[in-house]
Amino acid sequence: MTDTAPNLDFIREIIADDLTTGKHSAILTRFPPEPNGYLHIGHAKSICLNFGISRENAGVTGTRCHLRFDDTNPEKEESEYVESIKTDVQWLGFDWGEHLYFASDYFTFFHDCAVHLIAAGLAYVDDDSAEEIRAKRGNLTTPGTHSPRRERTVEENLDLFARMRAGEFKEGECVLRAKIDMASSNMNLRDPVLYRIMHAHHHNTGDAWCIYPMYDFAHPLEDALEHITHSLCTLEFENHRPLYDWFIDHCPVPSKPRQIEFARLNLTYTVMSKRKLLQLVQQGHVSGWNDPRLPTLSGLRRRGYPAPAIRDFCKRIGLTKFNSTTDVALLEFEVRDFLNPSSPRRMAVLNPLKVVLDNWSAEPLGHVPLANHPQNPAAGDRQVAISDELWIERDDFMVDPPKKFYRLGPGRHVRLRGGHIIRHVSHETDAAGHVTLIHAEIVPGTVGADAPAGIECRAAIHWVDAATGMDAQVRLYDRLFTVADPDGAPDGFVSVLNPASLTTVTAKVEPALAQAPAGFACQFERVGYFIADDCDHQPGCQPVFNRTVALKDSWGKQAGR
RNA sequence: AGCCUCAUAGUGUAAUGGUAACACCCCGGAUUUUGAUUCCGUUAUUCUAGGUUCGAGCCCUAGUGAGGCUACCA
Repeated sequence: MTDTAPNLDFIREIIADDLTTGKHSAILTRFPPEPNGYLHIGHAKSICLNFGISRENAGVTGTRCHLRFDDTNPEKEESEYVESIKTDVQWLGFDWGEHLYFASDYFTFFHDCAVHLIAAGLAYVDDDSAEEIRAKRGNLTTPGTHSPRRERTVEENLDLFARMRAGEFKEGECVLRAKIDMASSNMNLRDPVLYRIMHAHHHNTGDAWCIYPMYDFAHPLEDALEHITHSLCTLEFENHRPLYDWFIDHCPVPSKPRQIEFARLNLTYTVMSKRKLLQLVQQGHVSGWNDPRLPTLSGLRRRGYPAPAIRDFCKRIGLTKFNSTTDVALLEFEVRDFLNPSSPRRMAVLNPLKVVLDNWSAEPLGHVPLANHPQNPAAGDRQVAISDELWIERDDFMVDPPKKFYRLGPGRHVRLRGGHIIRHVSHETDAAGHVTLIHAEIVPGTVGADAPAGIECRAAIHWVDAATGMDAQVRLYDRLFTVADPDGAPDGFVSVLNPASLTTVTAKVEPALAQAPAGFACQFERVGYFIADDCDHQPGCQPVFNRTVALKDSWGKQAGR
């Protein structure tokens, strides 16, 4: 896409202001994933935002973007996820440099801040159970009631908290809570839990801790400690901002970050919830987090989606506080837009029908040159073998062609792409009436030349030489991803994935396509192009753009599907 | 029910009190040895009602609708 973005979104506007007014001399942002799953296209929006802001202000000394793992819940987090997240952020094209952090590296600091709050009379140890705490929190319209432990002395709380940390209590026996306002209309301010006891092994800190901080407490402290200036998060944290600010105001932190919320990405036909994606993986409905049907970055990568196209997409969708659902067609457009100018073309036949050229001896050629890219002569030509027996697409021949069908039919002419114009002579059918073979004749002198006067030929079709063409596994995709929301599938995920959205067929392809690197597979998208499986992992394996397009409804059913 | 946030073509976003625009999608046309690409074109937009103002998509009030909040998740 063009880089002309004349208007700043509301966040970039705030940042520009903070820079011009001198509020900040440098901009520090961060991408803070919890390592509890793989990154998906929704995370790409946040990554492109945070790292993008850093990149856009690269001229401002000190501006940078941190990658920080928000790993405060050992029950959900794994090192495998840490590694995949690093891989995906890099693949997307961003670099955190030296600034890789773990919230778990700050556990001592969080602890000290908690002690500070206790000492200031702003936090207390509560023995209430989770159920009691919930019950006493009140509800949306009625205020909560105070825990009997709310007025414990500072000394008592200090002692209790030390014993919590020392492991003297079992999980759930007590928690540390902030003393704020049990009558607040904002539920987050009704004495939120700061620390809970978890005798769990942490992927980073091992068994060093048995108390773990809650997100609301840890996150502002993490931001402040790293001198983050703008803490960008999604809309569901809006109601948490007063609490975020409360911790910043009452803890001994070295800076004052500002939380700003934006709407998360929703895509049509796409399951984006990490919880649901995890379920799809764990229940074996997909082959893994990088299943090409998934909207994970690793799935998209495997599917052949180029990282720049995803970045362009993130730029294109804008940034607001409005809960919207972006049409997945916009993503597909960016992919095509990126692939089209550079991807070399190849021919392939998915559903083969044999054509015998009866008068081949009239102009027998060994091979014909085909341009690798129709608009880019610099991409060069390749020699494609041709002979008197070819495969063409079954959909490219119709016994009784409707109006506006310009391909092969009884007595009709059609162009073999890069080769001759041929004319249908006859065809054979089996007992069921299915066409099994076509006899045709070449029109001599039409390779690289226009159709002679009197011959109507409006289309050029893909073909593969039967003698030298090769079989290749081709992935057939319908559209993107999953096709329904799991919530709409009471019986689990069975109906979530359209089985037809990922099928493998053996296609006839020209040797130049079959000779792609090992591990290569072709994908046939609804919009009509091949892209290479894992092409970003394999040097020399380039996306191969475009077979025939999906044929229009105007004359019949869409080809491919 | 209370509090917070949001509302601009079908979709996603611009317009910073001064002529409502761009992209995608859809549809139509031209070119085309990929029914692709490219090019041109059509349709369609400020949630409602008041108010402020010479002038309101923008400011104010009320209503309507949507999302969020009652984890020892993030």
